[in-house]
Amino acid sequence: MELSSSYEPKSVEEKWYRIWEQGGYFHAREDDGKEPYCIMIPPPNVTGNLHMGHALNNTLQDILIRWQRMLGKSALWMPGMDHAGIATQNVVERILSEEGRSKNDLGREKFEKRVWEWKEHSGGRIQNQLRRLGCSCDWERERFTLDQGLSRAVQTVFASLYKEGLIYQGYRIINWCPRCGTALSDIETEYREVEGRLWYIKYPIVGSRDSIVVATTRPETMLGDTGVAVNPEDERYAHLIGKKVILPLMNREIPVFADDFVDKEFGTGLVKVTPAHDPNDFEMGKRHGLKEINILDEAAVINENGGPYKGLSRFDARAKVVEDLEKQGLLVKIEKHIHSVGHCYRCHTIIEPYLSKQWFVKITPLAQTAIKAVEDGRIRFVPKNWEKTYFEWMRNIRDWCISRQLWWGHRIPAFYCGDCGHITVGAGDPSRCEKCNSNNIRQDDDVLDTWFSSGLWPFSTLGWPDATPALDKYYPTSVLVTAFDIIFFWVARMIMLGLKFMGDVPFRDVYIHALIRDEQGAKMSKSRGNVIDPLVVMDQYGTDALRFTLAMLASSGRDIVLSEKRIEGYRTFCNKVWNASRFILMNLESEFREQPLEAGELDHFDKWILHRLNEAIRSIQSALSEYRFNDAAQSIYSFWWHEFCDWYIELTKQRLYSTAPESGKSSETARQVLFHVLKKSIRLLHPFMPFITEEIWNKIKGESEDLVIVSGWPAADEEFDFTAESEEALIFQQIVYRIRNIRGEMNIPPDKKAPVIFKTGSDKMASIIKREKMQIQALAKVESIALDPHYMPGSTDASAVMTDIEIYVPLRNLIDIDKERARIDKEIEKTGADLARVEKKLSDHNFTSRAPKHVIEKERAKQDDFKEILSKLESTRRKLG
RNA sequence: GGGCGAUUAGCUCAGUCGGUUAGAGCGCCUGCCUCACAUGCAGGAGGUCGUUGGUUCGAGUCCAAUAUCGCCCA
Repeated sequence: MELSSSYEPKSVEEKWYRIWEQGGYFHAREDDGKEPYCIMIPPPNVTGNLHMGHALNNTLQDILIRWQRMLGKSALWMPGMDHAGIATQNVVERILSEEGRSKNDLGREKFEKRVWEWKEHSGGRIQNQLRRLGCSCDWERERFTLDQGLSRAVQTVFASLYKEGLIYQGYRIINWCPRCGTALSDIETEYREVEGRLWYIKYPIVGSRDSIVVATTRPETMLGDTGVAVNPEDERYAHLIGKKVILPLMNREIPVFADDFVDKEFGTGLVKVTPAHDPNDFEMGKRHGLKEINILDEAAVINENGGPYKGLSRFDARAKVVEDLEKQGLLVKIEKHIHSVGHCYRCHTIIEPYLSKQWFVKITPLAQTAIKAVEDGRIRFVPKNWEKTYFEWMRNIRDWCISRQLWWGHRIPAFYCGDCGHITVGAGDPSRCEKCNSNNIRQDDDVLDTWFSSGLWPFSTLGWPDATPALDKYYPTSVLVTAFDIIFFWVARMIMLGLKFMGDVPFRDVYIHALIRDEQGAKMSKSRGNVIDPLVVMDQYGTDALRFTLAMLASSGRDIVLSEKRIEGYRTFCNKVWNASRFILMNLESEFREQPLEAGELDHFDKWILHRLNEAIRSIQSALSEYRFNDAAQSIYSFWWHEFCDWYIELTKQRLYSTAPESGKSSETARQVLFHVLKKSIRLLHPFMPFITEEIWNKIKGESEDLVIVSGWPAADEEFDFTAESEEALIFQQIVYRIRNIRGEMNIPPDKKAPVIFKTGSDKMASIIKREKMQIQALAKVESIALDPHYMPGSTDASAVMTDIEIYVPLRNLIDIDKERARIDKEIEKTGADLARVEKKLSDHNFTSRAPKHVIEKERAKQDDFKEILSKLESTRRKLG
C-alpha cells in the first residue's frame, strides 16, 4: 500500500495505457444496449507530429469521452488519419529528390506504391503520440481516409453528386500553386499583405500620336492583355471608349472598353485586362467577349504565347518586361504599392491565378441546407458566436474546386471515352463507356481535394455507404471538438455532406476551442523556434500535468498563451494528489474495510467536506456539460487542494493521532470519510488526469471493482448536503485564519504557542469554540483557549474582530505595538470604507424604494455587522494609544 | 473595405442572470525542512476592471462612441 514520496509519471503512464488498450477498455460496442456518445477525431495528417494544438484538441476530447464512459454511455471515440494529399506527396517527393530522382522518373504507379511504403514505415507517428497523451480512442476501429471503405464512400458521393449535377467540370480561373503543380480551392489560398510596386505603362493609341497610361502590379501579364478597361462614368477617358491601343512588346491591337468594375481612383483609372491571368479580368473578358491568352505553363514559366519571353519564369519575365519597356520609353513611373497576394497554404509559394479545366462542387444548394441546420439549432456552436463566422462564410460561399493535379489521393472516378467523348462516372471501375460501350476509356488523371474525403468522415468511418449497426447507433455523433481555423475547411463541409447523404446533421454540438500561442502571444511555429513540444513536456512533467494545464487554459477565448511555468505548476498538483492519497493510505489500518457512512457518526467537519464534495460534483458536472473545461478543472483543483488537503486532512490528524481512549470511534469515522472522499475525488479527477488516478485507484479499489476508467461517475448524494454544519465550519476556518494572521503579522515563532481569549456574547459562537477547542489549538498553534464574555483586554493584547466574536492574543513582551496599531488601523480603514459604501446605498431613497427586498435586507445586515465590528475595532485602537 | 474578438493584480487569465468586500495560478515579500507533500506549509503586499458618455436604485458585467492590439474575409 505504501507509495513513494513523489509521483513518478513515466512508468505509471506506460503501464496503464497498455492495460487499458489491451484490456479493450477503449472499445465501444454497438450491441451494448447503452446510450451512444460519439466523438470523431479530427483526423491528423499522416505526416503529422503531435504539437500543442493537437495536444489541446485531443485532451479535451478525451476528457469528454472518459467522462461519458464513466457515466455509463457507449462512448466511442473514433480515431484515424487523413492522407493529406499535398503534404504527403511533398514529403515523399523530397525523399526522392534526395535520391536524385523525381516522381516522374518513377511513374504514377510506382510513386503511389512508394508513398504507401512511406506511410507504413514513417507515417502515422502521431497515433502513438496520441497514446502517450492518454487518448482513449477505440483503436480497433481506426480508419484512414484512403483505405478501401472510405474510398468507396468517396466514389459513391462523387458519382451521386455528379449525377445530380452538383459536380461539374468548368474552365475558369483557379488558384494554382506552381510549386505543388496543382489547383487549390479558394480557402487553401492565404492572402498576405506584401509591399509591391505599381508600374505605369504607356499604351500608344491606334491612329494617333497620343498614348494612354495604365497602372499595373503585374507588368509581365501584359503579354496576355486583350483589352484596356475604364469606368463608364470616368469623364477623363470617355472619348477613348471603342478606340484601340497597341499593346507594347507584343504589338497587338487591343480595344478600350468601359466596365463598372474599374475603380476610377486606382492608378490612372485605366486598367489593362488579362483575362487568362486574373479572376476579375476573366469576368470582364467574358462580359466583353475578349480573347483569353494564357501566357504561362504549369510551372509559371512563359509559354509560346509570350513571344520572345518564352522560357522565362514569371519573376524573370517581369524584370525583362520592365527593362524592355524602359528602353522603349514606355515606362512612365514606378510607385510603391501595398497589396495582398495569395500564397499556397502548404508551401507558401505565390499563387498564380490560372485558367484551366477543373472539377467543381456546386455549393449553394448544399450550403443552404447547412445554414438552416445551424439556424434551427439542430447544430449548436459553442461558443455561440462562431455561428456568425459560419453564416458569414456559408452565405458568401463560392463553388468548390475539388480536383488536384496530384498522384496521392482519391483518383477522380470519371472515365473519358476515346470514341464518343462521353464521360462515365461511377463507383467502382467501369470497363466500358456507358454510352457507346467502347472499352477505349481512360480515367481522369486528377485526384480529389483531401478535404473532400474528410468531409465524409463522420459517416464514412462508420461504414457508409453500407447500413452498418455502428452507423445506426453512433450517427449523428455527439460533439465535434476543433479549433476555429478549420470551420470552413472541414466543419462546414461535414455539415453539408452529412445532411446531403445521411439526411441528418453529423454532430449535435461543435465545440470550438482556441489556438495555442507562446508566452509572447505569437503563433507557435518551427521557424520562430518558440515551439513547446508536448512530447518533451510529457517527459519532463508528466502527461497528467500537461493535460490538466490544457484543460485549465481551455476557456472560451481565441488564444491560449502557454508557458512551461504553468505546466510546472500543475505538476505540483499531481504531486499534491499523490501525497494526499499517500497520507490516507498510510493511515488506513490493515484491517480497514470500507463501510457506508452513518450520518449519526459524522462530526461537523466530516459533514462539511461531504457537503463540499457534493457541491464540487455538481459544479464539475454542470461545467463539463457546457464544455466549460476550465471551470470543471478549477473546481476539482480547489476542492482537492484548498478544501480536502488544506483543511479536512489537517483536521483529521487530531482524530487519527489522538491517544485518548474514547477517540477510537472518531478516528474510524475519519478514516471512512477520508476514504470515501478520496475515492470519489479520484474519479472526478480521472478524465483530466487519467494516469495518476488509475494508479491510485488501483491501490484503493475493492477486489470486485474494475479500473477507474470504467468506474461510475460520482453523483451528488443529497443525504450529505449539510448546509448548516458547513456554515459553522466556515466560522471555524475564520477563527483559525484570524489567529494565524496575528501570528504571521507579529512574527510569532512557530514553536511559540500563544494563549487565546475569545470574547463573545453569542451562544452559537461559544458552542462552536467549545466544541472545536482542540482543533483550534492544533491548527492555529494555540496554547490554551479561554472563553470570557467580559474580558478586558490589556495593552499588550493583539486582537481581531469578526462577527459576534472578538479574539485576543496576549503577547506581553512579544507584541510590537506599532505593528499592532498599523494592523488595527488597516482593519478600521477597510471596515469604515465598507460601512460607508453600504450606508450610502441605504440612505438613497431610490435604492430603498426600487431594489428588491432581499437585496435591501442583505445591505441592512451588512450595515449592522460593519457597525459592530468597527466600534469594537475603534475601542481596541484607543487602548493601544 | 466588410466581419469578429480582446483590453481586469508585475505576468497569464477566470468572472454564468447586472446585486456580498472583483478571484485564481505564477511571480514577489516575511516566517517555517511541523511525523502526506519544500513539487511543501502559514502569513502578506499588489486592482480607479483601456478611456468617455449613457441605461439602471445599482455596471467589470448591458448600450454607444473612442483608443490600442489581434484574427478572419475581400
